[in-house]
Parts: sequence; C-alpha cells; structure tokens
Amino acid sequence: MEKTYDPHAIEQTLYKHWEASGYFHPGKKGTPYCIMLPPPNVTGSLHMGHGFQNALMDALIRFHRMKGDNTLWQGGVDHAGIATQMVVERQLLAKGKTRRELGREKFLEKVWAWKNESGDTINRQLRRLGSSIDWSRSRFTMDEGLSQAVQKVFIDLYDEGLIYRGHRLVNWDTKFHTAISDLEVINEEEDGHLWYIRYPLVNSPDVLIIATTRPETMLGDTAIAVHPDDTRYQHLIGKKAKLPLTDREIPIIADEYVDPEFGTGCVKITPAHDFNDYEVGKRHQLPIINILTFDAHINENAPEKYQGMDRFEARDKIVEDLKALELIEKIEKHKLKVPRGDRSKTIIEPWLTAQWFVKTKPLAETAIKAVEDGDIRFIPDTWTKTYFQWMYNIEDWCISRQLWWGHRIPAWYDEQGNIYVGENEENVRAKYKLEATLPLRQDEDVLDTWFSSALWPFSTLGWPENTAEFNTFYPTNVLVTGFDIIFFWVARMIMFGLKFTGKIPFHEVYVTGLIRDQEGQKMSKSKGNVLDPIDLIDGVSLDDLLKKRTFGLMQPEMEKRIKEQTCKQFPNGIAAHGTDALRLTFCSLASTGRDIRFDLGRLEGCRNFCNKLWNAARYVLMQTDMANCDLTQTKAKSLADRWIESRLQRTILSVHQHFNDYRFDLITQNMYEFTWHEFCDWYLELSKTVLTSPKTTEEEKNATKVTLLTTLETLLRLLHPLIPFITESLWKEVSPLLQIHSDTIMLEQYPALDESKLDADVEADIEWIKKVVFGLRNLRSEMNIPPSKQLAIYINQGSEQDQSRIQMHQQYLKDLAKLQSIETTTHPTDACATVLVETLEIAVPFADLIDVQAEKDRLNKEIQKLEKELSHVKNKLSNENFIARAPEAIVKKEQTHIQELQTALQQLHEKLESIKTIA
RNA sequence: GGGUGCUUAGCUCAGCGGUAGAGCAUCGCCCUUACAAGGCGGGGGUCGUAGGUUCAAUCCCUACAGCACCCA
Repeated sequence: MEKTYDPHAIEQTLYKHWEASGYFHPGKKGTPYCIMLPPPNVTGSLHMGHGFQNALMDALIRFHRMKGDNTLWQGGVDHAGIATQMVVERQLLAKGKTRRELGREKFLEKVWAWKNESGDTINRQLRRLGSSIDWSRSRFTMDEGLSQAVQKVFIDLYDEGLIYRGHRLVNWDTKFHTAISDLEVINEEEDGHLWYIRYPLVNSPDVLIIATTRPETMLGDTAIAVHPDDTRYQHLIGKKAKLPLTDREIPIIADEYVDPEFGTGCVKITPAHDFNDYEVGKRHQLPIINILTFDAHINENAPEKYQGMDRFEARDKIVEDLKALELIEKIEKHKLKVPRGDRSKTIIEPWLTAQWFVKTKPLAETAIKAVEDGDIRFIPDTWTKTYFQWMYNIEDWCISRQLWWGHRIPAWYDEQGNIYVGENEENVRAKYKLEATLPLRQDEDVLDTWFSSALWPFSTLGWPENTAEFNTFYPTNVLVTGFDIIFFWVARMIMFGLKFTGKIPFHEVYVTGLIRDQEGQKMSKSKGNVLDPIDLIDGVSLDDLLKKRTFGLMQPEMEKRIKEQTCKQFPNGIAAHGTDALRLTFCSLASTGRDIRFDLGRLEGCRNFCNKLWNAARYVLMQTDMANCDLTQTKAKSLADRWIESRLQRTILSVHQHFNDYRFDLITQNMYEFTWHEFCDWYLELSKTVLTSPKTTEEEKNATKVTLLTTLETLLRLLHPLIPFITESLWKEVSPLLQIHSDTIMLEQYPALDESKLDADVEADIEWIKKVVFGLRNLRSEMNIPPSKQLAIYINQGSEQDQSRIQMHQQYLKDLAKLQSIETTTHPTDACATVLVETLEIAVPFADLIDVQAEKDRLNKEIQKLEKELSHVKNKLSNENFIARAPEAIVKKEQTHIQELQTALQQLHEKLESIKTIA
C-alpha cells in the first residue's frame, strides 16, 4: 500500500470493473427499491447540482443494495427542447445557415447527429462521480418507447377533454419564436422608467394622465381604467379619451384591478399585451388589438409610421412624438419586474396566439389529495406547503412549443381548421371517419419538454406496456430533486402518474438545497463563479480555471471582474481532491437548509479524512498482515476491543436512523466522529498497548488483531455508500485477511445493529481513562512539560471504583499519558501539581519541572471557573419554584452537581494552601 | 401586495426547553515508525433586537429589524 492516499490511482479502474461486472443491475431477490435519476439535459455538462444530488442518490442506492434490496437506479437523459435546438442552431449559424433554410427534416437529422455524438458527455461525467446507475437501462426522452407513451398520454387527455386548443394570451419568446409556460419566465427587478402620458378627453379641454412602463403598447390601448372608488375620477367614468398618435377614441372604465396609489391612479388598458389588462378587457368586453408581430415588430394594426419598427425602436419614436405633441407630463426612473425567457434571456411579450393547453384543475385535485393523505411525503416537510400553494392556484399549462426538436403534437387539421387527434394520419382518418381524399396537415408544433418528463417514472419502466420492471419498481421509492423544480416536474409527475397508472409515482420526495458559491451567489456562467465537479476531483490550474470561466461570455465586460475574483479565491488553482472527498463533502453539506454554500475548506477536510482512513488501514494491515491471526480465537478481547465494538454499534444505529430521515450531514458527522476521534484517536492507540506490552498474552494479542480487522472491515462497509472508491480499495486488502473471498464490497451486507456488542460499562471505563489522560495532557501542556518527559504520578482520594480502575487499566494510562509510575498514596511526599477527575486527585510532583507560580495560577483559574458554576447552580436551587415544579430528576441532578462542585472546590483550595507553603 | 425560510464561534453550518457543538481558520507545543493531508493542548459565542409564556428559553409565542427565495 502507498503511504499517501492517491484517489487518482484507484477510482477509474474500480468503476470500470464494477460496471463491466454488472454490479449496477438490480438483483433478482429482495424488496424492490428504485430511484429515478432526474434526467439531465442532453446538452448539459456536469454542474455542482448534479454532483450534489448524485452523491446523495448513490449513497441511498448503495445503502439499499447492500441491505439486500432489489435495487434499481434508473438513469437517462432529457431531450431538452429549446436548449438543444439552440445548440444546433448556433452551430448552423456558425456556417452561415439557418434551420429554416435547411428544412425540418434535415434539421432534425442534424440534431440527432449531434445528440449521438455529444449527448453522452453528461453520462461519462456521472460515471466519474461513481454513480451506480444501471446504464443498461438508460433511457432518452425521445426514444421510441417513451415517445409512444407521450403520444398516448396526449391523445387520451385530448379525448377526455383535458387537453384543448385555445386562442389565448401566452408568454411569447421573441427570440425563439415560441410560446413558453409561466414557469419558464423569470421575473427580475430591473431599472426602467415610468412615462406619464397625457390622454386628451373627448369633448373636453381636460387631459387624463396615465403612467406606463411600456409606452409602445399604447398603440394597442382599448380603454383607460380607474378604481371605482377613486373620487378623483368619478366624473370621468363612462366618458371617452382620445388615444394619442392614433385616431381612436377609447372609453374610461372603472375596475377594481386599478391600484389608486400607483402612478396617477389611471391605467391604460392593453388587453393584447398584458395579462392583467387581458382580464380587465374580458370583464368589460373591450376589443383586443394586437400590435406586435411574432418577432416583436409593430404590425399593421398600428399607425403606418410605426409599422415594421422593432418594439424598442418604436418606444423611442413614440416617446419622441409624444414629446413633440407636448403629451409627456414627466418621465421618472422606476424599478420594475421584467419578464425574461429563462433560455433566451430576452424580454417576454404577452402575445395572443393559438396554443395547446392541459386543463390542470381536475388533475391537480387527486394530486393534492395524494399529498394530503400522506401517500406522498415531502422531506423536509416544509415543502409540502409550497406544493399545496402552487397546486391550489394552478393555471392551465401551455404545452405547445413552436420548435422542431421534441415530440410533435399528434393533431391534424383540415382546411376548415377542424382538429383531429390520433396516432398518425391513417389512424386519424379511421378514428374520425374522414374521407381518404380530405386534405389533412399535421400540427407543426412540438410538446413542452416537461410533458415527457412528467411521464418519466413510468415511461422509463416500459409503460404503457405491462412490463415486469414496471410491476416491480413502480411506484418508485424516493425522488431526489431540488426545490426549484417542484412545480416544473414533481407536481406534474404526480398528476400524470396518478392519472395514467392510478398510482403515485414515488412515496417520498427528498428536496435538496441548491449549491451556491462561498458568497451565497447562485453559480452561473455569466457570473463566472462556476465550479466544475470534475475540477474538484482532478484539480485544475489557475490558468485553465480562468480560461474556463471567461470563455464564451455573453457579457465580455465581466471578464476583468471574473478574473480578479478567481485569482483572489484560487491563487494556486484547485488541488485534486478525488471523488470520494467530493462526495463526502456534498453529503456533509446536505442539511435541511435551502441554500448550500460550497466550502472548499470542507472539501479539504474530507480529503484529509480519506487520507486518515487510508493510514488507519495501513496501520491495521501492518499489525495483522504478516502475522497469522486466528480468527476463531477472540475470547481474550481487551477493554479497548470491547469498547470500539460497542461504539461501532452505536454508530451503525445512528447511521441507519439518519439514512431513514435523509440527514446526510448527520450521517457524515457520525462516521467522521467515529472513524477519526474514536477509532483512530483512541482505539488504534489503545491497541498499541495490547500489541506491544510484554505483559499481554498471545491470546489477547490475537483477539486485538482480529478486532482491528473486523472493526475496520465493518467500518469500510458502513462508509461505502458515501465514499465507494477508497472503501472498496481498502476492503480488497482487508477482507482476505478475514477469509472473506468476494470480488466487491458493494454487494456485501450493510452493517446492521448487533445489540449484543453494546456495553455501557465498558464505555464508561474508557470514558474514565480518557478523562484521566485528558487531565494529564492538559497539565503537561499548561506546565510546559515536554511530551517526551515520562512522569511519575501519585493518586490520592477518589472512589473505590477509581482505585480499581487504576489497577485494571494502568498500562493504558501509562502508555497514553506517558507515565513512568503510578503510586497510590494518601500523602504525596513532594509538593505536587494536581488535576481532579471527579474526586480523584492525580498529582504530579514538582521536582524541577514545575513552576510553582504557574500551578497557583492554574489552580486559581480552575477555582474561579467552578465557583462561577457553583453560584449559578446555587441560585437555581434556592428558587423554591424550581424545587417544586421542575422534574425530580432535574432537581436531583442539580443537587448532586452542587455537591460535586463543593467537594472539588474544597480539594482545590487545599492544594492551593499546600503549595503556598512551598513558595 | 401574498407566502415561505433564514439570522448560533473569524468563516461554513449542526443543535434545541435544563446556561452551547462540529469542520475550517487561529494560537502554543511536538518530525512520538499508521497518518505533518498529522499528533497533543488552548483561546474564542450575553445563540439578530424587544417583549411574553415557563421553575427554567438559543430552543415555544408575539412584534420588529436585516437577508434570501417563491407567487402576483
């Protein structure tokens, strides 16, 4: 074994071997356990969120696989409509071509070619993380089978009246020329202006002043609205105003929607270009005048001089014209929420088009009930509220997209625009009894990507076919996902799952936080604060990191700042930490919070942990490798042996508990604490006493060697779900010594609680030893006694148990506290420095190594501390109410405590007196 | 405007009715043959503010402040 842990040397080969050996396939036996991988975008590359969630999912999967469950981790990739089309269009553009020049079929060929070539990046990266996904079952949302599922769902919902085509205001992406759903619109506050415009009244010299953030839309105004109770405008309701720049007259109406406090309290109403105005328009039967083309230019419904102008060019021109007419009252700076497409980043226009919608209310009802009834549980529970809040106010879902890449909508139209929905043209003709000669054309649009994702938990298992996998693994056990897609995905899977399979898609939804950078900022390409999990694993030079972060920036002006930040944060680049350390870090960060700041210090700590484990294993192997241990002879176990076994059992118990409540941070903490601070810090040290002392028998030595091996072997299995590589690697060395001949740790049994190994008395003994050792080490340090100096100590006072423990455990004390001798005496011959362990006095003679003044100071400090505590406890006990009302056990505890404190103080005072006489 | 969280050591975070813990950082001592990616020891917190409930509040309740996110 290498002296230093080198993740790079072990990880890749182990993974290849696991995969090639088929260890990721479900077993034939056991309780089914299944997790669906949230399918990453086919265009995607691994980011920290993937890394994080994969670490957790793989831990769960490996845990259950080792528990003997029939475990399936279903993987696959999402076709990601807009994102993928964008990528391929950009490539075409680089060659000076557009998709329209190419035509639909040719374009789709290009996309498939790209997918086949580059679409596997993310899967390769997931392998680097050690994810034990069953790759043989990997699915793509555009696969034949999944596409059929999508088609069936669409057709069934349409036939049932739950999908309809409607002419409605939708969010229109003016860059990609497609509708998008509400959820794909990001509203962020931006700087803008508020323009105050005068609208002259008809048959009156007066004007009304309205305030707007989008003056260009005035060309589509069909009313002015005021609040019905607004006294300022009562007399104007029902009158008309002249719409400037046009020859139209528009009514002044009253509607509760108007906020009298905002602007002037008068609002222009543009039903075709604003969602609220659209509703107002419907209430008042206002005409709807669309003034924009599909690419956000002014259309023929506007005055001729503005036609053909881009929306923002038109805005400038209109303001200029209004100024010339003296119709601008004022212009104020104003912060407003600007809707942008989450892919295109362009400003979204509400736009009137014909689209396909899912009627969600009826679907939502059962989906709400499933969570209300507890059939589906959110973890942490707070997310239940978020889910309900959205589900209660759910809007119909716009599912058509004006894209080419995706599942084409299975609907046909005749020349009159009648709609026929079916699997294909032939099927449609038969279904609707249409004549063979009737010309039909298929809908050009495709479905929202999330439509197919909503079917993921069952379509990947072969639904609508009645497959063995579907029957075995559906409903799946837990969905691991971020809170950002509860609406996009989780809710929709629940709705469609219940609708089409009659069952929930999963029993639990474990909602993770979102990984952010150390400042708490979301990681994003444009901010230049992205970390690549692979770089954390392999390391990256500052140069390469800078290149990565500044390559292909949308806003090149950010480059300087990004470079500065990066240089400051990572002056030497990032060292290699290995996959296990990264996974352990992710687990340690997975508490219940919603934001997770990624901390490089934590990563280093976790790598050090791996190194610690590595070296502990080296020690165990050095002690046991050459020697022939007799595995059957374990009767002569030492106190330390029994202690570490007991502690291990407690750790196992707690790890199981925390797997059940998805507290990966606590799992990590427990494992860390046990491995480092119990196994390494104490047990390995204690074992040295047994193994090196001439007083211990061969039987005792043998028992300790066996305990070293079995404890380490169990620990490796316990740790394996979180840090698979290092544990496998070490296990391959350790297990043969225990006569375990198996190819992999991943199919071994997960440690389960063995209560017979719990021993509270043994634990108490070691606790006592630790206290004595701590006391002496502390004294040594404060008195500046060199660590190498052997001490002769005296023991005085103390209980009978103390005395017997000293007799029993002297060798441990001598080795761990570096003692030359321990003598029991009621009267130490020399003046001493003293530590108290309960009432036991441990005295170190001054000789020439202790400064009397230092000892006085030390004792005084201790006395002060105890006195402060004493006064506190006294205070408490002098309160009659406390005695009367607090639980008896608490009162008793305090009473005992006060006695202990008083005894200790008395002893300390005596010591202080006795050394005063010396100096 | 409606909603949901968060505020604990220098930093990142656990905890939770009986006067606080971890990792990292920091300080001191140590190259003790598993490990310097280490060992040993130490310092550091009136648990956002103000009230209330309680024998007892960091923890429960109310208000306020600050921060973050979601929906309109």
